[in-house]
Amino acid sequence: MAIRESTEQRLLDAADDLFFTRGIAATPIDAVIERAGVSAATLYRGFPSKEALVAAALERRHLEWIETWDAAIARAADDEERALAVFDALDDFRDRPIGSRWCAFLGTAAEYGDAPPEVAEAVRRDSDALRSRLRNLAAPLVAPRSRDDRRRPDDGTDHRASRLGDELLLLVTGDLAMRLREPGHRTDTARGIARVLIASAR
Amino acid sequence: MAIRESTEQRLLDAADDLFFTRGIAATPIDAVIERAGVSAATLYRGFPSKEALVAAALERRHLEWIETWDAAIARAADDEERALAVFDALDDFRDRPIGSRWCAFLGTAAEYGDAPPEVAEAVRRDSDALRSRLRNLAAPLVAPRSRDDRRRPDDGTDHRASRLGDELLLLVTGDLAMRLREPGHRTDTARGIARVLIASAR
DNA sequence: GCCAAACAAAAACGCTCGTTTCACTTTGGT
DNA sequence: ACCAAAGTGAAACGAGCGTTTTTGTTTGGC
Repeated sequence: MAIRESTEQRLLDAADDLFFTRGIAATPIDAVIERAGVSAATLYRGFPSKEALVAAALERRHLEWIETWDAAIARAADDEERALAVFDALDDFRDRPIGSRWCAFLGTAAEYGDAPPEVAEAVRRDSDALRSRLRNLAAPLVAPRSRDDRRRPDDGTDHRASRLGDELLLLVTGDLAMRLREPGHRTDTARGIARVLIASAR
Repeated sequence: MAIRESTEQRLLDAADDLFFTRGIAATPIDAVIERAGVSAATLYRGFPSKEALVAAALERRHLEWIETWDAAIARAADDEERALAVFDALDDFRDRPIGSRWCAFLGTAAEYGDAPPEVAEAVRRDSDALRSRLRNLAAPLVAPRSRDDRRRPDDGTDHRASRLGDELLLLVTGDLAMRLREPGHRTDTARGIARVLIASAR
């Protein structure tokens, strides 16, 4: 009742590429099967349903995205560049061989009016990770707390850091969604805005 | 071979509400028919296909959006508020009785891997209008041209205005797409960023 | 080299969808 | 009151989808 790992990878490669460039509903399971060079019986021995395959492809994509992002952060020299590294990661991720027109997670959220629980969970996990990581990256960039702020309960992150983090999240989300308006959209605009925000938050 | 206007409106109401909240592919034509209280034969006498109905609903929604936006601009007191009025319009449009989870045009672009020409045209028209209007609203907000800039060919809009306009477009797009991450997302964050950008462009 | 597990190929099932057709009824302007 | 245009209701179509089943064939560890 199992599936070989190489087969699973080929299925996930095909699913990722097809679902997130052509759309999930627009991609019949047969297209995935053909691309992966696998029979239908094998797919359904590895994944109980199409939705489960979607969820698994999202899961793997999330891990690869975090890897790409971490690598970009590691290349950065200072705190500001580390926060801006998310845009480098967006560039890197866009240029991968396995592509998608825009963000697979936003795309999936957009397709499902109400998503099946496995899929909704995968999308939510990506959003949460994005937000909390951006808030952490923003923390060293905000001016130290005033005496007033210091009296507030300390919940781990400064509210000024979480605000800057949420602003960065909106920029990242906007940059991704802009790819729907113009397919060749680059990260320059979002990166420029981020620089202004960081400068004015210091 | 025609259709009564009241019937057309009921069909467009149903199509708008269902397509753009549940998703186009997820909404069978029968659901539109039932919601509109109309028979299938009538729908297909008014619209040659489901795609044509989608395009017509987008077209009407575009006009209503421009109306809402113009009304918000008219309420504004100065140039800065006129540029920020797009966020008021986003709030107003969101609270309409006929709703959508996020932007109907981005949602449609996201659903169709490659959209049929009528639909692609409607989406592109909305994006173009958004961009050109935002650039025009940004024009009075940028500092007057330097002597260097004055020597460049005058194509109607200052490149600094079009840059600010494009930044506003990214903010609007980001605000809309953020609704996919958290359904209750409000325009405060995008509006705040816009204020910072306007201040630093002056 | 054996044998169970993994796989291929293809057909079939049941369901849903977009669209058309048909026979009939309602509407509204003159 | 009449009649063409507009609309109903239901049935039927053909196609495509996700999934299962069946019959064999290949693979890889002991």
